[in-house]
Amino acid sequence: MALTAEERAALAGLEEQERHLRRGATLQRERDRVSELFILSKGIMMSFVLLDDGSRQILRFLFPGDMLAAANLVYREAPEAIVALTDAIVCPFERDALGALVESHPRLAAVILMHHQIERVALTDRLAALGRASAKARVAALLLEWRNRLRNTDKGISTVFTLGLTQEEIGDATGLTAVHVNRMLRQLEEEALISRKAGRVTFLDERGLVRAAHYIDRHDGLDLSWLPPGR
Amino acid sequence: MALTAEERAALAGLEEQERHLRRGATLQRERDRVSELFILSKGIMMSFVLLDDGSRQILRFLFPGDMLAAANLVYREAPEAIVALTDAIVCPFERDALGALVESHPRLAAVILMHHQIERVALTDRLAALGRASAKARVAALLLEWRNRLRNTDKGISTVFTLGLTQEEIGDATGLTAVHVNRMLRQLEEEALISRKAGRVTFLDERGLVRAAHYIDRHDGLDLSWLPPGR
DNA sequence: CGAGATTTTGAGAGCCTTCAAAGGCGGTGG
DNA sequence: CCACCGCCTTTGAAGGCTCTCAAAATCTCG
Repeated sequence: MALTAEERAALAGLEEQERHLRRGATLQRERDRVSELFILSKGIMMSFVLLDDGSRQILRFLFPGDMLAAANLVYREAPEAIVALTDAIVCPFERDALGALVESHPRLAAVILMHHQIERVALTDRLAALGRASAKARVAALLLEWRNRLRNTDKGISTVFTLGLTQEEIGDATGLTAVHVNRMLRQLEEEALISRKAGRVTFLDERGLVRAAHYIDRHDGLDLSWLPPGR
Repeated sequence: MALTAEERAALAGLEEQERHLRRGATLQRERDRVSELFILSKGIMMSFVLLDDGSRQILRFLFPGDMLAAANLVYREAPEAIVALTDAIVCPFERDALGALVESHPRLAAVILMHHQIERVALTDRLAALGRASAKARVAALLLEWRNRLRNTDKGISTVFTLGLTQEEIGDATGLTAVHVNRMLRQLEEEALISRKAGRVTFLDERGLVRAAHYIDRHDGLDLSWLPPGR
């Protein structure tokens, strides 16, 4: 997407500070008092909520370039926890910095709105998957999602990638138990859709995997042409 | 929230046109070519997706004041269908109208961003419910959600309201079958949490219902103070 | 008043969970 | 460099929550 130099600079202004996080480190817990947002600059993180029976629902996996904790714009207390899955670097900024950005560069407000829409649609896809898809479809969709997101930052990735998740985490993202995730992975393997070795996943039959997952790539079919031209 | 007169006028500009819809009418189907967004001005609607096995997942119920089809900002083809649950009035506007609005009234961009965040958190709550909550909790949460949303436009509503949904629709929203929804409603009734009569629901024990639903009201705990003052 | 939609109820099946335990892998300390 | 330890993966068996199928009862609307 074409941004003006000035807009780029304004966005970069949000990334002036850096905070380094170790694998496993917590950026915020649920109900923490918060007033900062973040841009994830390096690494992979996740957001989740804990239910009162102790179970966990992973809401979203976060990759470089994602805006984290956007809900802190409106909530005094964090509605979700955010944790680093790998060593990571985040760039914190106060929420009024976003207000100032929007005032000085209104076109960026539109860009941010658009990004949030893409993310929102991805969220509704997962909602539909949890509501209506089988366990196998949900696990397959997660694998496809990860490969596609990893490919955004590493163009070299095609059918082989490292899934840095335990089966328990896969379960918490897909609404399944770790035990059943294991059986589903095995089944995908037996059907020759994927193979696994040492934490690395290989897509043997991507077409078949997409079919099994009912997967739709939401980074396709975008139409950004209506954005007013930059000055 | 305090908007300037000018900002109010600008927002009203989005609502210049009206389109009337009959109960059951379709505003857009999945994959329709689209370039308009809408503000719902009257009535109740819903958005949903159809899965390839024919099942339906209701994504969101839409009440007056909601922005509809915001995803049309970025997608050429509609990712979700939108249908009227009651007779309704929507105000269509082209997506570049939103671009123009944001350029002339940057503060409104921040307001819109904030609204989207509230909605996004509501969506993640439902995601967690579908992933991890029991059928009874999901149905109870839907009832609470509807009462609260209806109360936004009709302050007179307290513990009695009309749920204008079939049990099949409740099922499609909660990821259950109509048959099981029926049993869960009955169970809530037997536990004296609600009563039902002629399509009207009464909350007999709201505290107990909130507990059963693990419900969190996301319109609480908002902090909008950081918004730059209007000029 | 009749037809279709919706709600209700029962019985049986299946997907996924729970519980349990063994095997594998990496990491740490001696 | 090896042994040990904890975490993760894998596998089996049994149970339960929710689904499917089916049919009757009730409701709504023309």
